Formats: sequence, C-alpha cells, structure tokens
Amino acid sequence: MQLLTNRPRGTTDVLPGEVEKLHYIEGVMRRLAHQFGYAEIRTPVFEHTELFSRAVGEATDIVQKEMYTFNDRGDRSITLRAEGTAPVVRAFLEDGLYAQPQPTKVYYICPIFRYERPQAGRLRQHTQFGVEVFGVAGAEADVEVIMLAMELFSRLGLTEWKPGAKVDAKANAAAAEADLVVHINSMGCPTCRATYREKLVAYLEPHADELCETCRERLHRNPMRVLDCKNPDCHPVTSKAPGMLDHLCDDCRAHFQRVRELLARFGVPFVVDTRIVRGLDYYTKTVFEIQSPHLGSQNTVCGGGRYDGLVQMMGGDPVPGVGFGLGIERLVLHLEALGKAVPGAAPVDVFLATMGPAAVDAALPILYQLRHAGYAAETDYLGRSLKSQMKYAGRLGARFVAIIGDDELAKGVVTLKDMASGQQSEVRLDAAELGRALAPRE
RNA sequence: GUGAAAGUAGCUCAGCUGGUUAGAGCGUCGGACUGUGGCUCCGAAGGCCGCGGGUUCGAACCCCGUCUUUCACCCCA
Repeated sequence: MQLLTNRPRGTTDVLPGEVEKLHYIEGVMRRLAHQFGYAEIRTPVFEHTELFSRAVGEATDIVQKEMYTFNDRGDRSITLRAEGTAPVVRAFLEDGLYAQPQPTKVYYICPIFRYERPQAGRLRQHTQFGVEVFGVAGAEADVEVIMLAMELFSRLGLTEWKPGAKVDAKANAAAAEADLVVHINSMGCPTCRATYREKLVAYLEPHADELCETCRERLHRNPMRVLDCKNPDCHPVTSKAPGMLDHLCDDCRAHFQRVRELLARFGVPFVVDTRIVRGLDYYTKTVFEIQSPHLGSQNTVCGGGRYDGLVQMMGGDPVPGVGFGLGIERLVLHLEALGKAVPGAAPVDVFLATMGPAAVDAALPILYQLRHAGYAAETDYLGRSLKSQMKYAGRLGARFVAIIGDDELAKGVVTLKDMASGQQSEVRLDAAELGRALAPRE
C-alpha cells in the first residue's frame, strides 16, 4: 500500500487492545497519587521556549539539541513540552498555588517531546507520569516521592518489594542484578557545589590531555558531567577525582544522611551511585534514578530529584521542591519483559443477532434501551448470516447472544445463548427482561 | 549527532549464484452447516518486493541515495 505519508519518526499509534493497558496503568497511577495526597494538574502541551531553556539550563543536552521549537504565527518562540517539572513550577507561580494550604502536591500524566534518535524505550513523543512537592525542605518529601514510585511498581507487579521489608547493603547489591533499584546521589546546594566545582576543575585541568574530547569541552562548562563519562580512557583520571559527596556542606550532608536513613528504614532497595548526575541544571541535593534490569540500554524507568532553587529562579519567593518523572512506555516494556498480563478490552455483555429486516426493526430499539441501561450491547449492520454473526460475537467476547429470527418474532421472545456454557433459553423480547437475564451472576 | 544491521500481503517470514504470471502460515471475508461461535475442511480477496536513481537483454535480488525500523553510543523517561 502506497500511503500519502506515515507517522513521524519516533511516534507510535496506540491501537485498540493496547490502549486498554494504558487505561489500566493510568488508573493505578491516579488511585495511588490520590492516596498519597497528590492532585492532578494539567498544563499546556506547548510553552514559551524560555521556560525550558532557562529552567532546564542552556548548556544541557535537552536544550541544546532535543527541543521541538518553532515560531508561531505571532512570531513567538514556542516549544513542545520537553520536560515535566518546569511547566508545573510556572503554573505554581502563575496560578498562585503557593497561596493555597501548603505543601502543594501535584501529579500529571502527559506527553513529553524530545528530538532524539529513536531506540527501544526511547521515542520522540513519550508519556510521563510525574509528581511534584512544593514547600517541604526536609528529606521526608524526597523519600515520599521515591516511596510513591516504588509503591507504583509494586502494585503493577514489577517488583517483589513491599514497604517495610528489611534490606541491607548486600541484599541491595544482589537486587541490583535482578530487580528495580533506586540509585541515589547528592548534588549539593549552590554553595557547596561551587566550592566542590572549583576543586574538581583544579584537579582535572592538569589531566586535561588524558580526557576524551567531549570531557575536555565539559571541563569548564559542566565539569560534574566528566565524572560519569563512560569512555574507559577517562576512568583513570575520573576515578581518582574528588567526589561531591566528600564536599557536601553540613546541611546537605545531613539531608543526604536522612534520606538514606529513611529509605533504609522503609526497606527501599537503594545504592549510592555517584554517576547519577542528571542532565538538568536545576537539581540540588537529592537526585535519583530507578533502573530496571529488564530494559536493555534505556534502563531508567524513573528519574527525579530535588530542586530547591528553581521556584525562585523563575521569579517566585524561594520555595523548595522535589519530584520525579516516569516513562509510561518504558513501564509497558518492563511489564511485557516480565510477561505481566494487564486487563484487555472490556467484554460485550450481549450481541443482538438478527435475521431479516423485521428482526432488525425489532432489535434496534432494544439495543438502545439496553445501552441506556448501562449494558455493552452490539449488533450486526452488515446483514450477515447468523453463523457469521455468531462468529463475530465470539470474537467480541460477548457474554450472551440474543438471537432474533422469524420464530422468535412470532412468539415475542429472543433466544438467549450463554456463550460460555452454550446453554440457551427464551426471554421475552423486552429490554428490561433481557437486562435482568444479563445481570452478572457471580 | 556517531556507528552497525534490516525493510517482500494486515502480522510472522520463504524466495537458490539476477531469468516468465512473487509464495507459505496466521489473520480477514465467504462456503461446507440456506437458524447457532470456538474444532476441521474448501475457496476468495489482499503485493509498484519502503521510496528514488543506476548497472543489465532482464532486478525483490547487484550499486548509490533517501526514508523508516532495530541495536549500540551520546543522553534520558
């Protein structure tokens, strides 16, 4: 088939049969968010470009090469939502959420757009479930969002983990091979990070010629990114470099300590991973990624952290924040890798099989009355044989088929067939009577 | 943005070292069973062999370009 055009690169069509999985997953997310005290927020799919370029950081990969940016007809620079947190922070300030009872706890399920090379688990449009907490400086909030993510994975059957189970460091290392693990790190605050940054640059500069090309570029622009370079040539230098964790100020050190204590107390499997740096500039203190061993190269299902300076940077009073984003498409890959079944299409309650025009006339009013009464009812519009209609009803997963032919019309009944048992009975040709016969009897 | 592999019916794939009208299974539709689904059998529809150019008497097959997909890198969800 020669089509006029196909879908743009890195996008997907979610077809009937597949979409039900998303409904199920999103339903779990919404219930969970509600139980944790998070309310939904919806922000526009597009924003002014400077929202992302300023909040995420001019030097980041997202801003430099991954944004869908265009000028609209009013010559404004517009960018499709490249990231979840910045728009929520904008709304928090613009819509005065800070004037409501604090803290503000919100969640969202929305599409994210990034111009990247597609790969398994990486699309140009993907969907994120994200949560944000504003107004809590303490580590309890960092831990709450991590607990929320872990609880979600647990409810979806992606991990054996249950809150409260005892986990020690050795068990964590073993779990990292087979199960979801939270990788955490601390980025410090602007004060201690600046001090650390100087020390790091001072250490790296004499070794610049031992580093790879990208690292030499990053040395001054974003030296912390040099540390997580995967190029083995850089490892001799980076492995001896001073670490951020050794240079945290008292406040940041205590915060990170508290996060680890609470995670341990609640039985969350975690490892301190100094390579978790995150590609967004706004993070402070805690950053984390939850990685799955079942996803191949794109193995981060959930990533987030604390952003205590972002609200002020965007023009508000200083309000601390913490949150995460979680990729739903990767979640689905993970479910499939584990062979986890999720509910499919909802079944049809009754299929009205008609034989001849008189039967169609009799069936249509009943069809709409049954639907009005809340039943999923379907019929044939193609004038097909009874056999074909039976076959079709079987495909739809109909619980019952109501057969209406000349015999039934003469008697004012339908032949009602229970598709699971094959048993048939006669029911009066009347929507209310039929409805009673259809009522689930379990 | 870098490197590698692959694109043949709706889906999964055959198709010999280039040689007439490109095949199978599954799925779809119909029939066997003119009033009864799942099993079985029979039949039909469905392909510019991703697209464009080149080589050749002749291209699904060889060459170049392009688009898309997959894998890895970068980075992320």
